[in-house]
Amino acid sequence: MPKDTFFNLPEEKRERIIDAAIDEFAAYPYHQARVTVIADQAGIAKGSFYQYFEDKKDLFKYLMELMVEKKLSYINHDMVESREKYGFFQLLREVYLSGIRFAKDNPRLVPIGMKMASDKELYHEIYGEHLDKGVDFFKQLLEYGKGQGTVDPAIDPALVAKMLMGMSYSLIDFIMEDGKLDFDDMKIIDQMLHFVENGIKKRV
Amino acid sequence: MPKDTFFNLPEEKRERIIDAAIDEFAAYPYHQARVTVIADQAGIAKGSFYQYFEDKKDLFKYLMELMVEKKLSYINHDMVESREKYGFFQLLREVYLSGIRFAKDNPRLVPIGMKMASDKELYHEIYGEHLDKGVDFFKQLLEYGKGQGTVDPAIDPALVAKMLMGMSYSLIDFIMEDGKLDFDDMKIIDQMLHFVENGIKKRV
Amino acid sequence: MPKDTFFNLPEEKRERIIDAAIDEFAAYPYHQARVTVIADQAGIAKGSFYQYFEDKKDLFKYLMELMVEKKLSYINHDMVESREKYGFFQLLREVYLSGIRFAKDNPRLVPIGMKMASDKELYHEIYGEHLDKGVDFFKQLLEYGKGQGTVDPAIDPALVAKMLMGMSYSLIDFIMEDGKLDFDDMKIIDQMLHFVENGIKKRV
Amino acid sequence: MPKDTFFNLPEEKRERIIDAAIDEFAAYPYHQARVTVIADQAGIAKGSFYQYFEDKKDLFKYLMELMVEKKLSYINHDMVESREKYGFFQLLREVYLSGIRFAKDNPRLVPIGMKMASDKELYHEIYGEHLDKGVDFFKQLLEYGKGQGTVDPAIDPALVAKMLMGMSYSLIDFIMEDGKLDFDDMKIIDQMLHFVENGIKKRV
DNA sequence: GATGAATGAGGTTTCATTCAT
DNA sequence: AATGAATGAAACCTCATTCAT
Repeated sequence: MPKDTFFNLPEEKRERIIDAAIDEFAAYPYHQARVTVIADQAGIAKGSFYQYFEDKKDLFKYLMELMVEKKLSYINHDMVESREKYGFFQLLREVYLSGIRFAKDNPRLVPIGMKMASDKELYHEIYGEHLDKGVDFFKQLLEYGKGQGTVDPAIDPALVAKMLMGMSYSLIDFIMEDGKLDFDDMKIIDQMLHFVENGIKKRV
Repeated sequence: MPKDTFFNLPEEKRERIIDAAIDEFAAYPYHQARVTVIADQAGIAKGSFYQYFEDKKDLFKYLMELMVEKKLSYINHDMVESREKYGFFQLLREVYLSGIRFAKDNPRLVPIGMKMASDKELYHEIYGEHLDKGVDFFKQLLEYGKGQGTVDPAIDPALVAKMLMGMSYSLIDFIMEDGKLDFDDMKIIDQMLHFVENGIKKRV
Repeated sequence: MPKDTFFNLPEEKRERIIDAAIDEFAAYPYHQARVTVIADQAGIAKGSFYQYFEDKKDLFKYLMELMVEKKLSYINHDMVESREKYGFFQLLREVYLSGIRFAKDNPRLVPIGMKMASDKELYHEIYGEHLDKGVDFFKQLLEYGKGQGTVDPAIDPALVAKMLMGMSYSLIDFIMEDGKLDFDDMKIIDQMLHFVENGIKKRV
Repeated sequence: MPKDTFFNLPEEKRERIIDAAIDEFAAYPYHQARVTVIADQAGIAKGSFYQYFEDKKDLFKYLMELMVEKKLSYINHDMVESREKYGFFQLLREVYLSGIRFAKDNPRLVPIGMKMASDKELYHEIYGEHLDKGVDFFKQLLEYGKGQGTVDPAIDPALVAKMLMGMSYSLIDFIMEDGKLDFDDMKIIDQMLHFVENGIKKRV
């Protein structure tokens, strides 16, 4: 958690810092990212940095929090909370869609999340022994779908959750590629869901 | 490319070096991995390291090459070369299966590949502007499947290839998790293919 | 010397500051002691600190003064002022006893004095080229004893004064050790004086 | 413990480093002493320092060891080992004398020892919970003197040992003062012993 | 007078790479 | 070819002190 001094800062400055941090952490893996560069880019003294944050990790954790918070804000909470009104695939579609919307609005956050997801060492350093929350979420959703009767009861939720998670990253990666940003989301999502829902085999 | 001196080394020594390198790069992200540790663990002088390799990146690139080579060796070449004899899903199954076999036989290589895949900075540093070879492979396979008439012609091969790739990583990750190593591969593969082939929707 | 602002402070606040300072300087050697901690612990702003004191050294000097003043207050002034009424060893006993009383009443001040005494660099930084006042005091006392005829005229006052000073520190250290605080002072003092007395008293 | 690289160094260089270290640690308390200065003064790169020593503390510990070793070498070992041939006061005299000889030959080491002795924090950091070895030595010597019948059985060895230790420091301090270095040691020692002897010897 | 943010010099330590033997 | 010492840039972090309100 950043120190109070950070939160007492004028918003404009706080944003400059967060902005600089995002740029640096997006460009380099955690251990390569340099506090000096962040401070310089934010236009603050190196010493000031340490009046705002405990240390580099403190800032990074905070960034993660911001990211999670922001990401959650993209989810249609009405849907999540009263999910019994929706079918499993509707929910899944919403989840993926919110992911895309988030990624499009916050393209610089995406690489940070990606790096985080693949650096287990770091992940544990930051979140302790927590499981991967994302996978967990999908697992629960699948169990729910099974209960609902829309998901094949024979599938292994652990495995499929992992797949859904992996696909989610792939999806984001796909739309992030240059020139694809203005693609029609609906088309992509629908292709993907079609893929998930029915498989890709040509039916006769 | 390692220098000639490296290839003139007695095989035993060469292996010790590669082994040490794998251990280090498996344990730490590229920039965290230390040349010193590799040299120490391989039982060679730090100076010698630079007589064998241009620099750290040179070794890493070589490791990647070895890995790709080894990974390819797991693929049933007969199948690939005369693919016209097989259906698309048979081929896909073989690809995934070879991935699993490779991962099980070379568990220490897996994390290196994972890290590599998610560090684009590094990827480009190493491979220049090359596309992702893995995704490319799946794309071609899909095109082939389309031509063969087994794959829905409406799908976007770029997107689906990305999905298949992501799922491949997820799959490896799944079987690498503790306690899952002695799982029956066939079961997993089949679940996954079932997923891909038919989707996960419960059919009535 | 602290600035006027310091002395204009309400006593309660002044005490809080001094208290915090004592804690910090007792716990860490001068250069390790942190202004920040003192300010925090005293509940004042860091900026305020510099409105009260020129700098860290200024506070420390002042602390030393307070300490000396307090220490002197433990000496039986009647004895010192009309010392002709007392024998040398009575006076010495009183000096040591006052030292013990002071130490027991102000245990947190003791380590500060100790540190100070052994850090010549610091001592000179603070007191300039002044001699050690304590040693000086003992020297004068010894001269007096000689004049009085109770102290062996053959001894070198400079040397013995140094010894007496050293023993004084050792004595304090001894009674400060855990569990010794409630020891019977008289016994210790008497043992010690017995030791000193036999050592330097004039024999007939 | 310094690393092997340090011991593999040519003696001349090793000495330059130790010399520089002694100078720095003699001039400043441990936490004020700067690795940079030591490296500069020794004419080595800062990086090299860390090839020789684990860190600053490592060097300091080593210095302490050297000091103890050197100090011990000044003691007449014949006397210590067959102490039954000597009287307590003869032994004590020898101990003090060796202390003086050591101090005179190694004046730069003296302040280091002094600082160490008075910085308990540091002492524990380096020696763990060990008691003060010096005081302990005197205590044993006193017990021995009691057994021998030369030391007053009524004295408290713990207290007197502390005194003897304190006096030892005072003594060294005394002869170290400018202009006193060429003083006649014997005279000082004898004065001091006379002082001690009359203080604690067993009376008949 | 009080506040607390801002500063930046300086400290320790790491590590890829070069150099001398 | 092999060694391992030497190097120095660069990283993180601390803290006394100044500054602006």
